[in-house]
Amino acid sequence: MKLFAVSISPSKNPSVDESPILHVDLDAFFASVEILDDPSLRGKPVAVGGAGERGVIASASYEARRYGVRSAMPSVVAKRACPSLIILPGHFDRYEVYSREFHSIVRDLTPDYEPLGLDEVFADLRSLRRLNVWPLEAGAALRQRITDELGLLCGVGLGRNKLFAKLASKEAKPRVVDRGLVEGSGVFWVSPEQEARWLEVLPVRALWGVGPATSAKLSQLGLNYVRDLARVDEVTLARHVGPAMAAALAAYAKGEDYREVVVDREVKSVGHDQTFARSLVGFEEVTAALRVHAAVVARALRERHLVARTITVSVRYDDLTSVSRSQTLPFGVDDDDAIASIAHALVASVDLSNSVRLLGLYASSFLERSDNHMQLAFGLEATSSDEKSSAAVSSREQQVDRAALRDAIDEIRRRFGRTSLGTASELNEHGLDVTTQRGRHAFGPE
DNA sequence: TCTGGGGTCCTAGGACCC
DNA sequence: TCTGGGGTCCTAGGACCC
Repeated sequence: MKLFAVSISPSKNPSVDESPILHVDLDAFFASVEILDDPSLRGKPVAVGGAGERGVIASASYEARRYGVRSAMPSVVAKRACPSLIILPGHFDRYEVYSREFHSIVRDLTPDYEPLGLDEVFADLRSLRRLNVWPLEAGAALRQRITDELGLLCGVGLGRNKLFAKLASKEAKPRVVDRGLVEGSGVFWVSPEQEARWLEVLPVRALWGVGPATSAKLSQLGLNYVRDLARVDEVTLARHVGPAMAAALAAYAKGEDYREVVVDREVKSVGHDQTFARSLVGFEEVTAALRVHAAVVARALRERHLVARTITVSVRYDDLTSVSRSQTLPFGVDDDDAIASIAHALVASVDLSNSVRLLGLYASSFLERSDNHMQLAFGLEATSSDEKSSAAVSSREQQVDRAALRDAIDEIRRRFGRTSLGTASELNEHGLDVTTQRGRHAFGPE
């Protein structure tokens, strides 16, 4: 186990001010947790993902990577590349347990950290300035604790901003070369003198926010490496990739990155979607699936003590084209029936003559629960000061909720029309006439 | 070979208000 | 009678991240 960093310039040991940002990325996270939970998998090519025809790989062990298996790869392709590949369905409750432990170890170093998904964090070390902390040593100690206490390997990157810290952590990780595994340095940092040379030879695809679509656009402009970005002016760039992307790319090309480490980032949406092994056909199958989605989303909202004003339904057809419908209400919702009713009204305007491979239901524009009560009250001008008992308030809120929701669904129908799908009787029969799990019409037409 | 499920952010157009 | 411009909110779609 290497305790200390190997960097391009190992003679230098940066101060917190020279290298304030740290990035940690756990190695093959999901697959590694599966191996910890079942040691008989150790040394075998293991992946986590969907095993069916439409499954993709979410995480692959290094043994699997040696065969070319990568995350985001369709499982059928992965299986072809590595016939002995063991594809596991994924145990997200377990990953969350490990993730919380991981965050807690980072928190022991500094409370100024920002998670990205379950297996990465950025941390801002500047509050440690007075404690005589040296970033490379702190990074090595962090890595050691993660290994000792969780049994997980990781790469730690340090840099003067998020851009360099993230690139450095990638450099710190093991690499597959010619079916062999080359160990990473574990902790990595590049000195200011080396930064420019390191950055300029990277492909644009290595930059945050540059995916397949943007790199294809840039390639058409003859911009393939970061150094190419430096010689094009931002206005030209903006014409092709938009102003925000152009500004970010121009900054990255100069090694600048103005993104801060954001502690306690607020959640802005929660949702649930599913790609079906067999595509859904027709309104009935779609609304039945939406009811299940609604229960999942509603539970997620209640767990977070949130109510959502905006509900979005998204449909992806077999040809991979997608459409979405959304509606913002003057109040928030967090219960299964309300969300299902809105979703059904929304999907009634979607063309379901083609079969549906993916169905998504998302909630956003959150209010705190207490704010929602105020919205409902003001909306109806119905509260009076002498109704203070919580039972009375609660029952009034439910009344308001139903009435307001009925209005909202009427509005959705007005907006999209009732005849956008099938016949009116079909709509009445299957769409807007919402039967609840409790066996009653909750918000159906009168 | 053919693309998951959890999310975030950006863009463009329209409605509406001042 | 015909009309500006800025700000905000909403909707739909797309790209990207892990």
